[in-house]
Amino acid sequence: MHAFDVLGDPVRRRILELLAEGEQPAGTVSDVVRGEFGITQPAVSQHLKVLRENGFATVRPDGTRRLYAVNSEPLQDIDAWLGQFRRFWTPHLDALATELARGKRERRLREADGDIPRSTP
Amino acid sequence: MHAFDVLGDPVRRRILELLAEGEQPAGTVSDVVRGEFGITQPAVSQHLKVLRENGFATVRPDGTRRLYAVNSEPLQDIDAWLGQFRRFWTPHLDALATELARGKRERRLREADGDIPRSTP
DNA sequence: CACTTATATAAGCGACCGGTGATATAGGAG
DNA sequence: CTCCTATATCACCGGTCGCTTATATAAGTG
Repeated sequence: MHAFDVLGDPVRRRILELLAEGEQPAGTVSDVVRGEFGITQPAVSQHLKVLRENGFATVRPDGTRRLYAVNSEPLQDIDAWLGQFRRFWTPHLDALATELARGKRERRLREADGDIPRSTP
Repeated sequence: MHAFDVLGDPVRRRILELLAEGEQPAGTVSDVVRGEFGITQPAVSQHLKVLRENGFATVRPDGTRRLYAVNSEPLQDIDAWLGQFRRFWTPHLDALATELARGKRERRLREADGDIPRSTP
Protein backbone atom coordinates (compact mmCIF):
# COMPACT_ATOMS: atom_id res chain seq x y z
CA MET A 1 0.00 0.00 0.00
CA HIS A 2 1.43 3.36 -1.00
CA ALA A 3 1.95 6.09 1.59
CA PHE A 4 -0.68 8.26 -0.08
CA ASP A 5 -3.22 5.46 0.11
CA VAL A 6 -2.56 5.13 3.80
CA LEU A 7 -3.28 8.82 4.30
CA GLY A 8 -6.29 8.63 2.03
CA ASP A 9 -8.42 7.44 4.92
CA PRO A 10 -9.74 10.16 7.26
CA VAL A 11 -9.67 7.83 10.27
CA ARG A 12 -6.00 7.10 9.74
CA ARG A 13 -5.22 10.78 9.33
CA ARG A 14 -7.01 11.49 12.58
CA ILE A 15 -5.12 8.73 14.36
CA LEU A 16 -1.83 10.21 13.21
CA GLU A 17 -2.90 13.61 14.48
CA LEU A 18 -3.62 12.05 17.85
CA LEU A 19 -0.28 10.29 17.91
CA ALA A 20 1.42 13.54 17.00
CA GLU A 21 0.48 14.75 20.47
CA GLY A 22 2.55 11.94 21.90
CA GLU A 23 2.59 8.21 22.46
CA GLN A 24 -0.90 6.83 23.10
CA PRO A 25 -2.32 3.43 24.05
CA ALA A 26 -4.51 1.80 21.42
CA GLY A 27 -7.48 2.11 23.75
CA THR A 28 -7.23 5.87 23.97
CA VAL A 29 -6.96 6.20 20.22
CA SER A 30 -9.84 3.81 19.85
CA ASP A 31 -12.07 5.78 22.24
CA VAL A 32 -11.44 9.10 20.55
CA VAL A 33 -11.89 7.78 17.04
CA ARG A 34 -14.97 5.81 17.95
CA GLY A 35 -16.47 8.94 19.39
CA GLU A 36 -15.72 10.98 16.32
CA PHE A 37 -16.36 8.51 13.52
CA GLY A 38 -18.76 6.08 15.10
CA ILE A 39 -16.85 2.95 14.16
CA THR A 40 -16.06 -0.11 16.25
CA GLN A 41 -12.92 -1.15 18.10
CA PRO A 42 -11.85 -3.77 15.54
CA ALA A 43 -12.11 -1.15 12.82
CA VAL A 44 -9.73 1.12 14.71
CA SER A 45 -7.41 -1.80 15.40
CA GLN A 46 -7.31 -2.55 11.70
CA HIS A 47 -6.42 1.05 10.91
CA LEU A 48 -3.64 0.89 13.48
CA LYS A 49 -2.40 -2.23 11.74
CA VAL A 50 -2.27 -0.43 8.41
CA LEU A 51 -0.34 2.42 9.97
CA ARG A 52 2.04 -0.06 11.59
CA GLU A 53 2.62 -2.16 8.51
CA ASN A 54 3.30 0.88 6.38
CA GLY A 55 5.75 2.41 8.78
CA PHE A 56 3.63 5.36 9.92
CA ALA A 57 3.49 4.16 13.51
CA THR A 58 5.50 2.10 15.93
CA VAL A 59 4.16 -0.02 18.79
CA ARG A 60 5.59 -0.78 22.19
CA PRO A 61 3.93 -3.18 24.61
CA ASP A 62 3.26 -1.96 28.12
CA GLY A 63 1.59 -4.69 30.12
CA THR A 64 -1.68 -5.38 28.44
CA ARG A 65 -1.60 -2.08 26.58
CA ARG A 66 0.06 -1.23 23.33
CA LEU A 67 1.55 2.20 23.05
CA TYR A 68 1.53 3.68 19.58
CA ALA A 69 3.74 6.50 18.36
CA VAL A 70 4.31 8.36 15.12
CA ASN A 71 7.08 7.19 12.86
CA SER A 72 7.70 10.05 10.49
CA GLU A 73 9.68 8.42 7.72
CA PRO A 74 6.80 7.84 5.31
CA LEU A 75 5.64 11.38 5.99
CA GLN A 76 9.07 12.60 5.03
CA ASP A 77 8.82 10.67 1.78
CA ILE A 78 5.58 12.46 0.99
CA ASP A 79 7.12 15.75 1.94
CA ALA A 80 9.96 15.02 -0.46
CA TRP A 81 7.55 14.17 -3.26
CA LEU A 82 5.72 17.43 -2.69
CA GLY A 83 9.06 19.18 -3.06
CA GLN A 84 8.89 19.08 -6.84
CA PHE A 85 5.76 21.23 -6.68
CA ARG A 86 6.75 23.75 -4.04
CA ARG A 87 8.04 26.18 -6.62
CA PHE A 88 4.41 26.65 -7.67
CA TRP A 89 3.56 28.38 -4.42
CA THR A 90 6.99 29.43 -3.16
CA PRO A 91 8.02 32.02 -5.71
CA HIS A 92 11.50 33.00 -6.88
CA LEU A 93 13.65 34.30 -4.02
CA ASP A 94 11.87 32.68 -1.13
CA ALA A 95 12.42 29.37 -2.83
CA LEU A 96 16.11 29.59 -2.07
CA ALA A 97 15.51 30.38 1.57
CA THR A 98 13.12 27.48 1.94
CA GLU A 99 15.52 25.14 0.23
CA LEU A 100 18.30 26.15 2.55
CA ALA A 101 16.22 25.92 5.70
CA ARG A 102 14.91 22.58 4.59
CA GLY A 103 18.37 21.14 4.11
CA LYS A 104 19.83 18.96 1.43
CA ARG A 105 18.78 15.80 3.20
CA GLU A 106 15.68 15.48 1.08
CA ARG A 107 17.55 15.63 -2.13
CA ARG A 108 19.40 12.53 -1.07
CA LEU A 109 16.16 10.75 -0.26
CA ARG A 110 14.70 11.72 -3.57
CA GLU A 111 17.34 9.62 -5.33
CA ALA A 112 15.77 6.27 -4.50
CA ASP A 113 12.28 7.32 -5.41
CA GLY A 114 10.59 4.23 -6.70
CA ASP A 115 7.17 4.77 -8.24
CA ILE A 116 8.53 3.71 -11.62
CA PRO A 117 6.05 1.41 -13.29
CA ARG A 118 6.75 -1.55 -15.47
CA SER A 119 6.74 -0.88 -19.19
CA THR A 120 4.41 -3.82 -19.91
CA PRO A 121 2.62 -6.17 -17.46
CA MET B 1 -12.80 12.83 -2.91
CA HIS B 2 -10.10 13.95 -0.52
CA ALA B 3 -6.81 15.32 -1.79
CA PHE B 4 -4.93 12.33 -0.40
CA ASP B 5 -7.23 9.95 -2.25
CA VAL B 6 -6.49 11.78 -5.47
CA LEU B 7 -2.77 11.32 -4.93
CA GLY B 8 -3.27 7.72 -3.89
CA ASP B 9 -3.26 6.65 -7.50
CA PRO B 10 0.19 6.23 -9.11
CA VAL B 11 -1.10 7.24 -12.53
CA ARG B 12 -2.41 10.52 -11.18
CA ARG B 13 0.84 11.19 -9.37
CA ARG B 14 2.73 10.58 -12.59
CA ILE B 15 0.42 12.90 -14.51
CA LEU B 16 1.06 15.66 -12.00
CA GLU B 17 4.80 15.12 -12.37
CA LEU B 18 4.42 15.52 -16.10
CA LEU B 19 2.37 18.66 -15.71
CA ALA B 20 4.97 20.02 -13.31
CA GLU B 21 7.27 20.30 -16.34
CA GLY B 22 4.78 22.67 -17.90
CA GLU B 23 1.42 22.83 -19.60
CA GLN B 24 0.74 19.71 -21.68
CA PRO B 25 -1.99 18.63 -24.08
CA ALA B 26 -4.06 15.67 -22.93
CA GLY B 27 -2.70 13.63 -25.81
CA THR B 28 0.90 14.00 -24.70
CA VAL B 29 0.04 13.03 -21.16
CA SER B 30 -1.97 10.15 -22.50
CA ASP B 31 0.88 8.88 -24.65
CA VAL B 32 3.44 8.97 -21.87
CA VAL B 33 1.19 7.38 -19.29
CA ARG B 34 -0.04 4.73 -21.69
CA GLY B 35 3.58 3.84 -22.42
CA GLU B 36 4.47 3.58 -18.76
CA PHE B 37 1.37 1.99 -17.25
CA GLY B 38 -0.16 0.19 -20.19
CA ILE B 39 -3.63 1.64 -19.77
CA THR B 40 -5.99 3.01 -22.39
CA GLN B 41 -6.84 6.56 -23.44
CA PRO B 42 -10.21 6.63 -21.65
CA ALA B 43 -8.50 5.59 -18.45
CA VAL B 44 -6.08 8.51 -18.71
CA SER B 45 -8.93 10.86 -19.57
CA GLN B 46 -10.76 9.75 -16.45
CA HIS B 47 -7.72 10.40 -14.32
CA LEU B 48 -7.43 13.87 -15.82
CA LYS B 49 -11.06 14.39 -14.91
CA VAL B 50 -10.38 13.46 -11.30
CA LEU B 51 -7.44 15.86 -11.18
CA ARG B 52 -9.61 18.58 -12.72
CA GLU B 53 -12.60 18.08 -10.47
CA ASN B 54 -10.45 18.08 -7.37
CA GLY B 55 -8.57 21.21 -8.29
CA PHE B 56 -5.18 19.64 -8.98
CA ALA B 57 -5.21 20.66 -12.63
CA THR B 58 -6.69 23.30 -14.86
CA VAL B 59 -7.65 22.95 -18.51
CA ARG B 60 -7.51 25.38 -21.36
CA PRO B 61 -8.87 24.58 -24.82
CA ASP B 62 -6.55 25.11 -27.79
CA GLY B 63 -8.36 24.13 -30.96
CA THR B 64 -9.09 20.47 -30.68
CA ARG B 65 -6.54 20.02 -27.92
CA ARG B 66 -6.93 20.53 -24.23
CA LEU B 67 -3.94 21.92 -22.40
CA TYR B 68 -3.58 20.79 -18.81
CA ALA B 69 -1.56 22.55 -16.14
CA VAL B 70 -0.85 22.05 -12.45
CA ASN B 71 -2.99 23.91 -9.96
CA SER B 72 -1.09 23.76 -6.72
CA GLU B 73 -3.73 24.68 -4.18
CA PRO B 74 -4.64 21.16 -3.08
CA LEU B 75 -0.96 20.37 -2.89
CA GLN B 76 -0.52 23.31 -0.56
CA ASP B 77 -3.29 21.95 1.62
CA ILE B 78 -1.45 18.67 1.92
CA ASP B 79 1.77 20.50 2.61
CA ALA B 80 0.00 22.38 5.40
CA TRP B 81 -1.36 19.17 6.89
CA LEU B 82 2.11 17.69 6.90
CA GLY B 83 3.23 20.74 8.82
CA GLN B 84 2.03 19.36 12.12
CA PHE B 85 4.48 16.48 11.73
CA ARG B 86 7.55 18.33 10.49
CA ARG B 87 8.89 18.76 13.99
CA PHE B 88 9.46 14.99 13.97
CA TRP B 89 12.19 15.31 11.39
CA THR B 90 13.12 18.99 11.61
CA PRO B 91 14.66 19.20 15.05
CA HIS B 92 14.93 22.15 17.44
CA LEU B 93 16.61 25.18 15.89
CA ASP B 94 16.14 24.38 12.25
CA ALA B 95 12.43 24.27 12.91
CA LEU B 96 12.39 28.00 13.38
CA ALA B 97 14.30 28.65 10.20
CA THR B 98 12.00 26.41 8.21
CA GLU B 99 8.95 28.02 9.70
CA LEU B 100 10.22 31.44 8.78
CA ALA B 101 11.22 30.50 5.27
CA ARG B 102 7.92 28.80 4.79
CA GLY B 103 5.95 31.86 5.74
CA LYS B 104 2.92 32.36 7.89
CA ARG B 105 0.58 31.91 4.96
CA GLU B 106 -0.02 28.30 5.83
CA ARG B 107 -1.09 29.06 9.33
CA ARG B 108 -3.90 31.10 7.90
CA LEU B 109 -4.95 28.28 5.59
CA ARG B 110 -4.88 25.81 8.44
CA GLU B 111 -7.74 27.68 10.11
CA ALA B 112 -10.47 26.38 7.80
CA ASP B 113 -9.31 22.80 7.92
CA GLY B 114 -12.43 20.70 7.57
CA ASP B 115 -11.97 16.97 8.00
CA ILE B 116 -14.14 17.04 11.13
CA PRO B 117 -16.47 14.06 11.13
CA ARG B 118 -20.00 13.83 12.42
CA SER B 119 -20.39 12.65 16.01
CA THR B 120 -23.03 10.03 15.14
CA PRO B 121 -24.29 8.82 11.74
C1' DC C 1 -7.55 -21.16 39.08
C1' DA C 2 -11.65 -18.27 37.01
C1' DC C 3 -12.80 -13.67 35.45
C1' DT C 4 -12.07 -9.32 33.36
C1' DT C 5 -9.79 -6.02 30.48
C1' DA C 6 -7.04 -4.72 26.39
C1' DT C 7 -6.14 -5.64 21.87
C1' DA C 8 -5.83 -8.31 17.67
C1' DT C 9 -7.53 -11.49 14.11
C1' DA C 10 -10.98 -13.91 11.10
C1' DA C 11 -14.80 -14.25 7.95
C1' DG C 12 -18.13 -12.16 5.33
C1' DC C 13 -20.27 -8.38 2.85
C1' DG C 14 -21.41 -3.96 0.46
C1' DA C 15 -19.49 0.00 -1.70
C1' DC C 16 -16.43 2.17 -4.41
C1' DC C 17 -12.65 2.64 -7.74
C1' DG C 18 -10.18 1.96 -11.78
C1' DG C 19 -10.07 -0.56 -15.81
C1' DT C 20 -12.13 -1.75 -20.59
C1' DG C 21 -14.72 -1.35 -25.07
C1' DA C 22 -17.98 1.32 -27.36
C1' DT C 23 -19.54 5.66 -28.46
C1' DA C 24 -20.35 10.72 -28.35
C1' DT C 25 -18.67 15.42 -29.21
C1' DA C 26 -16.14 18.82 -31.48
C1' DG C 27 -12.62 21.10 -34.17
C1' DG C 28 -9.68 21.06 -38.42
C1' DA C 29 -8.68 19.44 -43.32
C1' DG C 30 -9.95 18.19 -47.84
C1' DC D 1 -20.44 18.16 -46.26
C1' DT D 2 -17.33 14.19 -45.25
C1' DC D 3 -13.56 12.44 -42.95
C1' DC D 4 -10.05 12.26 -39.51
C1' DT D 5 -8.09 13.44 -35.14
C1' DA D 6 -8.40 14.70 -30.26
C1' DT D 7 -10.73 14.07 -26.21
C1' DA D 8 -14.54 12.96 -23.20
C1' DT D 9 -18.35 10.08 -21.56
C1' DC D 10 -21.09 5.78 -20.92
C1' DA D 11 -22.09 1.16 -19.21
C1' DC D 12 -20.36 -2.55 -17.25
C1' DC D 13 -17.27 -5.53 -14.44
C1' DG D 14 -13.78 -7.29 -11.16
C1' DG D 15 -10.94 -6.30 -7.27
C1' DT D 16 -9.98 -4.12 -3.20
C1' DC D 17 -11.06 -1.57 1.05
C1' DG D 18 -13.29 -0.66 5.21
C1' DC D 19 -16.87 -2.02 8.09
C1' DT D 20 -19.26 -5.41 11.15
C1' DT D 21 -19.84 -9.47 14.21
C1' DA D 22 -17.68 -13.10 16.39
C1' DT D 23 -13.72 -14.91 18.38
C1' DA D 24 -8.79 -15.46 19.77
C1' DT D 25 -4.82 -14.05 22.54
C1' DA D 26 -2.64 -12.27 26.43
C1' DA D 27 -1.93 -9.78 30.64
C1' DG D 28 -3.81 -8.29 35.12
C1' DT D 29 -6.86 -9.25 39.36
C1' DG D 30 -9.19 -11.78 42.81
